[in-house]
Amino acid sequence: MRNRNYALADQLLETLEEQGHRDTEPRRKVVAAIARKNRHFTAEELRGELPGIGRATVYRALKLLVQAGALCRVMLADGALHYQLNDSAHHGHHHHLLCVHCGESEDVQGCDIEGQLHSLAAARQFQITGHWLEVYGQCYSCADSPAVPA
Amino acid sequence: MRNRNYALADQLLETLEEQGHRDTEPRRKVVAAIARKNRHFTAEELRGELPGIGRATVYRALKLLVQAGALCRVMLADGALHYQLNDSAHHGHHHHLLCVHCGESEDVQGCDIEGQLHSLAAARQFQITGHWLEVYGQCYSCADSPAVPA
DNA sequence: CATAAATTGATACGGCGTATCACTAATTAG
DNA sequence: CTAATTAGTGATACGCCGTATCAATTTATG
Repeated sequence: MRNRNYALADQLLETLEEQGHRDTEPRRKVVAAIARKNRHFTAEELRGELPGIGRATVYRALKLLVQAGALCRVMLADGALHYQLNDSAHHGHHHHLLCVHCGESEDVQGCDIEGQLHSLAAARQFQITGHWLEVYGQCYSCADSPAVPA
Repeated sequence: MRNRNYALADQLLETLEEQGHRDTEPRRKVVAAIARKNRHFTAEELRGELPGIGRATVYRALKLLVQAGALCRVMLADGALHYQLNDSAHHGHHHHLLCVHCGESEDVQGCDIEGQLHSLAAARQFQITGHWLEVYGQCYSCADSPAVPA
């Protein structure tokens, strides 16, 4: 696990370097903290775990990682913006099933939502350029827990 | 048109009264301004059209109208929160095709997105409690205009 | 090592929504 | 109609969140 985290942190740094960004001490700490995450998190939450690192630095790193495709931004049911490590197998466009109970996130890929949107749009002569989809609910492990309104 | 707007404003007020809220002078001005809108708008934009009315009052009215189902909150591609008058025929759950060029919004109802999500979720034993979907693009009238990234 | 370029972080700012609270307007009871 | 009650108002201030600025620092390069 520790190994996985180190490897993941290195991979994130490498991603940044591939984009032409430097390997700096503060950035290492930020990506290390991100690599430790096993669920989605907010920028402020992350910052709280990085005392001594400037707020702007944390936000900048998040932005770069989102641009690089290593992080996803996810919108929670209450409107809060969270970040989510991108499964390396799903770097392309995908959606999430977000468990409102435990924060688990399952990637959704290959379902035909896009296809359906496009045929709908074609029928109305509407040219889709993008979309945003979040799905909230309870994952298998949390199914017995009391429901939380989405 | 003026008539339509007046009628719409009255209808909005009536909706509020049905929910047990009072018919006050500031509220009349707020709903009148909303009724004049023919596209989605932000809270601050609305406030700008209502000098002399307190900020809190505008925000409170918006919240009440959303709760009453007369307004929808829509998330734009850039993350900005806008409000959108609800077509009276589509008071139930629906989505929007938002034109990023002219701001036109078409309601989407009766397509099988929900069904698809549910079968997907069933396959993964994920219990959906809610979802959020926005679709961005260009409407028919704006199809010739230069594309805007979503 | 010297130089150029990117990064950092303190600070301040700005947008946006909400809590507070004294005051006012609308409703209800008598 | 008036008094009492209740809801609503709006000025102010606060809080969260993200970003612009900019001097100081660090990193990469010749």
